[in-house]
Amino acid sequence: MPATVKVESGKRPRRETAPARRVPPPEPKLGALQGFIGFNLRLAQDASFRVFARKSGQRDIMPGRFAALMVLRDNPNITQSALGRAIARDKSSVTPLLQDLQRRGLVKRMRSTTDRRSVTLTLTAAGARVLQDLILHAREHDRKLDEIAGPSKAEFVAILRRIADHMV
Amino acid sequence: MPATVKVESGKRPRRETAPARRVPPPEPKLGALQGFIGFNLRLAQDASFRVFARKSGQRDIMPGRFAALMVLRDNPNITQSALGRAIARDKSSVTPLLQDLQRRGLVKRMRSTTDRRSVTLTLTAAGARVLQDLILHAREHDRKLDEIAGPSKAEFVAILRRIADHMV
DNA sequence: CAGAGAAAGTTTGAATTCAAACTATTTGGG
DNA sequence: CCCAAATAGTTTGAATTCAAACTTTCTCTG
Repeated sequence: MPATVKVESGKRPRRETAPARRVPPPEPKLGALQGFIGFNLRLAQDASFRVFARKSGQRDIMPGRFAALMVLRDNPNITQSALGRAIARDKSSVTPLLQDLQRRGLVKRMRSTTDRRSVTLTLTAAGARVLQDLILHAREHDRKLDEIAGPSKAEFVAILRRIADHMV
Repeated sequence: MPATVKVESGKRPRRETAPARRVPPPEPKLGALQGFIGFNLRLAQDASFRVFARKSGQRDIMPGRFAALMVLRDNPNITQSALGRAIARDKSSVTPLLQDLQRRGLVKRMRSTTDRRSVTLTLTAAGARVLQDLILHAREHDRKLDEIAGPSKAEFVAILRRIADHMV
């Protein structure tokens, strides 16, 4: 009896309900979420971050690394804690960040002579060179943001600063 | 800042260089960094996120969870991919996020009847209740942001949206 | 000047996220 | 109709980050 053959191809035994017409599912509505500043803040930061990282991709330096190098350049002999405060990162995040920059030869770390708990940080010549390059990328990146912000840029940045300061 | 001045005091055998006068190290200058929109964007997002998470702390629901629940409420039977697109998260981040929400009983996941690859998501009654509560917190949180933004809020949000959309 | 407490860094553990590789299913072109 | 390519979701690995615990050193009070 060929009865056994009916097994496969005839019908997929697993589908109980009708296949239903192929309707490309509509993209979801964001609804009330769109009105929340916090949500829009995250989307914007995310987009900005991603573009910066992609652009400076060759150098493999993310925005956070760039910020650290900038602070190091403008504050020779700064300590790790102070650096962390400046770029708003926990000290336990600063440690591996600096180990990486040191491994790349961009930063030098020395025990402070006045406080043996602290580490004194300085940009190396190589670090200054890399930073010089990154600044060009950062400026171009920020120019795009400037364009998008338009004439309200000053007020826009002022609000961002107030949020960072007053939200704690 | 020659922190080194030689000194007498006792003789801690380990100290070669002098202790030097105690100068509270000046807080670092942010310098050019302050002018970059991208940097300010990160600080603001960070602050906003942290406050939201702390406020809704009891429920242990971070802003990302809140956004997901909102989209689920407004788009019944949405798929994971569509959700990910809506809240700008990779599908591989959406998987564990939803497993967590399911484990908490806030979301139900079912294989789609029309496309057996997809998962169909719906908010449970418990999920709707929790969301209801979270919305109150989110509104209060955003009210603070509104205050900070002041009368420029509309333009501020418009810029954030343009950044999210046009930076890609 | 001695000891309590603060501060700088490091380590460890957990959370979040992306990207890439993989599985299962569906679609579309020849 | 069939197979190549696309798509949905999961898994895995790496990166980033915070918080808490810990070590070492410093400060300050009594």
